[in-house]
Amino acid sequence: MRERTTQQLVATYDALIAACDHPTAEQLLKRVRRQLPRVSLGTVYRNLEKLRAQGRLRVLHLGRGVARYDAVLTNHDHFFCEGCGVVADVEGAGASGTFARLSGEGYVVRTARVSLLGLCPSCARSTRTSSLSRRSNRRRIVRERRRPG
Amino acid sequence: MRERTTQQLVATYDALIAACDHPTAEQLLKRVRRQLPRVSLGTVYRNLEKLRAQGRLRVLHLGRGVARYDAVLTNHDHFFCEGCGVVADVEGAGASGTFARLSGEGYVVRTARVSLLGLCPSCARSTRTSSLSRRSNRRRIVRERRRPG
DNA sequence: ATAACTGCAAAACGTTTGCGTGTAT
DNA sequence: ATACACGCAAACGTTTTGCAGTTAT
Repeated sequence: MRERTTQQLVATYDALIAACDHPTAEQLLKRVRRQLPRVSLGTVYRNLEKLRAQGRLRVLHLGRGVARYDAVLTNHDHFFCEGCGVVADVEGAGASGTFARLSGEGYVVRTARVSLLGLCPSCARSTRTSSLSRRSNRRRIVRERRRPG
Repeated sequence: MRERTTQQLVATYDALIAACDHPTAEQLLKRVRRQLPRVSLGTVYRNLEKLRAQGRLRVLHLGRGVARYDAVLTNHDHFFCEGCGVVADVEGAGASGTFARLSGEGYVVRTARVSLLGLCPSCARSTRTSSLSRRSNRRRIVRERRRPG
């Protein structure tokens, strides 16, 4: 066997699909518990990670806060309100004119942040030859080297 | 009195200015301790927050990892290597052509993320009338509302 | 003199994980 | 039948905080 379709997995994914507020893991827990009252937070995290690995959701790390989850996979960016934590979808945030448009709609954009993630030349090189691409392995390496001397 | 220039604050800022690797708080602790061996991690965090409030540094939250600190305030973006954790400066990441340029330099860009942060219309409205703009207040409100029912 | 700051240690926070039990296949 | 997933609770890593003592003004 490999990869079961459990009630908890289905309920978590359904809750995320139904959500329009980019919920946190704990918000999802509350919603899943309406159907399955005994679900634990650990299970929600495990299933969210499973869905992420399957490419069925995106994890949003916006600022220092909690992770937010999004099952809408079409290309879009996000606006995070530092006041109340609301997350709004934004189309084409990289394009010029977005700032003006949001301002016209009442938003106050304090920072527009572009974060590029991937592999630096050195790591890209070793990926080709070694086991760096295996996920568990990669994570270990991140842990080891993330904070050198 | 208000806002003292302590050895710990100066040493922390100096260490960050001297750094070219976008260090974490713990990396900064190690470097500050070369001069002041008894400095604690709590003090480093407190002083980093003080410097941030003064606008003398930027905090980088790149993915799920630790916060990285940057005293270079000129407009630039960052590339975060998911392999080794290296952070590289990138000029004009929002502009077209950046992706191709980085690829030519050996980088593998897996995700380009634009995060907009600020205030949503509702919070922007209440800022004008209430005490939301007072920092301690704002943080409390974020805590309260970040994860609604 | 005194308010701001420190070191220390404990708490807080979001997230992960070990273990024994349960369940989908 | 059995491997996968669960609930629970403890552990984890990063950051914050309470407190009693110290230091810059």
